[in-house]
Amino acid sequence: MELDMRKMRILQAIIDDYILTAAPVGSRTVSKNPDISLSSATIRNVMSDLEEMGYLEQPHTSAGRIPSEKAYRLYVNSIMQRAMLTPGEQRFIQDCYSNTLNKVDDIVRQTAWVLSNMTRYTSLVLTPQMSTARLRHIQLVPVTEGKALMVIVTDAGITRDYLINVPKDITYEQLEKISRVLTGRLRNRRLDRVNGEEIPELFTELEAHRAFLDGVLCHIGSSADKGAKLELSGTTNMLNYPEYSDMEKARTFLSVIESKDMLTKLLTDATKVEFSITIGNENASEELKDCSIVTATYKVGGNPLGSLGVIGPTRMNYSRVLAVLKHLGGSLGNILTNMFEEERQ
Amino acid sequence: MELDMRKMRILQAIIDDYILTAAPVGSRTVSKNPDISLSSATIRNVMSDLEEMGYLEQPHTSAGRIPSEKAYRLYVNSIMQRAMLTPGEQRFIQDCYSNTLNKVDDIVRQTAWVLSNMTRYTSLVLTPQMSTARLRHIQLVPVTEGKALMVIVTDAGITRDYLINVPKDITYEQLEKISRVLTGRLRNRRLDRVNGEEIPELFTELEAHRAFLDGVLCHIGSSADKGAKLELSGTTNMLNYPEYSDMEKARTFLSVIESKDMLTKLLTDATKVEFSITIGNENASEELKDCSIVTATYKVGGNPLGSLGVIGPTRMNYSRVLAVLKHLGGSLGNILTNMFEEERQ
DNA sequence: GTTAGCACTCGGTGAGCTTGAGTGCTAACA
DNA sequence: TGTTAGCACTCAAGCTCACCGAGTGCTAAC
Repeated sequence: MELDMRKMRILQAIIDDYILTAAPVGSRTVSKNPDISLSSATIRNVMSDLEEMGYLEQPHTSAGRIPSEKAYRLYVNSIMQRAMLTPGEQRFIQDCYSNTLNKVDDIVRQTAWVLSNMTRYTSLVLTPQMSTARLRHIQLVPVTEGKALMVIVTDAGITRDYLINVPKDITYEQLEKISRVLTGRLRNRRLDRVNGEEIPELFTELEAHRAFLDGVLCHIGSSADKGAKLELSGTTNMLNYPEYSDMEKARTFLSVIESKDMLTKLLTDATKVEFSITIGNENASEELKDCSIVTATYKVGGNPLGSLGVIGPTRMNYSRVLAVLKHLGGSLGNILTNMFEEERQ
Repeated sequence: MELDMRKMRILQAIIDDYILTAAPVGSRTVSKNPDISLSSATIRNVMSDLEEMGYLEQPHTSAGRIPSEKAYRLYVNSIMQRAMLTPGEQRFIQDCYSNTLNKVDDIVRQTAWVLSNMTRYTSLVLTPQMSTARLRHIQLVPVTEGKALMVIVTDAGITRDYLINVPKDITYEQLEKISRVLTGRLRNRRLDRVNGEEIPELFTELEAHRAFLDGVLCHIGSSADKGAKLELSGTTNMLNYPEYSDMEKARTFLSVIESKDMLTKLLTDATKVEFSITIGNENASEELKDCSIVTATYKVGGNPLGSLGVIGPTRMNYSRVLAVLKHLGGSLGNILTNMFEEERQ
């Protein structure tokens, strides 16, 4: 059987309606659609065909039909019409980035808030990735006897800090000297390429402190991958959708959300492609099998350094979500880029 | 009417049972309790009295009775028997603090996890307070042209950092000098007592940088109160209790949890008293009116610097929660104290 | 003061009924 | 051959109603 234009149009009408109402769509409803001037009987024949082809499903005989995951896939690939944000919405996004935000983490948090607010789904925003970032500065700050805070600054202006052990008798001046040497030797090196072996000069220069330097270098190296933090917002938005009025479903969803691990990994992987849409069972994990996840990357200084996305029911307003993600990803990237661009010129 | 010993015993039996089952308790159920050898008819008379006195409520005529908030208040004040943790549980807590945790924030996060796990409620742990802490070290780290990271270290070993604006042409050496002077002049000063007026030497010594020093000092001062972060765990635990099987209730609860503001304030206030129990309508906020909150403080080096607590249904196992809080608060305090005690000696 | 007995109350459950949205099929029409 | 009207059929949802049982209050006897 062939999927001709007419079938497509009808399928689109069904999906559009279902996304809006969450209720199975019947033939009469579709026949009332002004874009489609066919009687309900004809629609029924087409719907029967679409069901046979696997695009529609029937919860039970006397109910309307709902789109299958295959239908959503077709929808996002070929049928869906790309939505645009209204000028008002675009201004709203602008206004949300006030000037009082000057820390990367704050900007990311604000982005998550805007995203969940504009989509009414749960939003996920990953902080810029560290692994491909280059070191700009390392500073050891004394904390207590035997402990120091190692502050790492990357070329994208991202900072991270780690508490490390240092010899008890080390002085502030020594820490300062070590900071200088480390910064001098490791500057512009990629974070994930930091390890002791390659930098013999470092050890000759800091022979006296060799004992704990290994630990320091190791920390820097490992900060590369554990650096990306996930910011969530609108976790309770999901409870407003009828899909989650079943307590068991709501619980599963919130559990996935609560332990951020899986989502962090998902978003990290998503940094590789500009946009990604994962529908229901396309998700690797069982718990997400009736969710869809849409992600986009944002670029800092031209490089995709992080991603943002939303997670919601498979019956998601993909069109709008993509529009919001595109715009917001752009804004986030611009702000982060501007924040540090003088440096890059 | 008098609340004699017998009434108390019966009330205790009812509350204990209700905490366990969440189902209204009938006279027959109580009469089967081995501690109470009275017929159900007698129990009924007593229950009728207790209801008249406001300790019991009846959802409807033909149901058993449930404890009122007044009853819970009496229960926690006078009736309840303090539970103890089993040696196994105490060991479990020990084991949870492995040595790989060395940052204050990580330890706090782990504490929240243990707390929600052992109580099955939602746990709240506040990071140590900054306001009464004294400054030990300030370090400005260059980030990009025009931006620097200000790292603050307190005497309790707590660190915080803030991105600040600096003149574009400032050098690393100058930042280092400023860090030294600031540390020298502000050392041992309470964080909430930092402001420019009082320290004229600071300005004479750093005359050249006066322009942006105001901003720096202001940041330090304000870090005093916004320093305390709230760590949550087990937010979805609540969904397991029949009290929250009503979607509307669950949503309200999760909304309160999601915007941490209110809870942060509650826990901050709770730092003033060693233990606090707030039952239902005793809570200031409408949204928490069918929750109970139990908190305890933890001490670092003898000073109560933070608090931890759980939030759950008014039908809470207060006895166990208090036992866990007491033990865990002690452990947390000890670990934080040990972490920095060498310094204090 | 305590207990047994009894009538009464009321939420919960499940059977039986109606309603209405929706389908599939068939026959007629353009 | 595609489209449509008509009709019988299906099935979830909602509604009523009777029944069950846990629990109460009251009274009279111990």
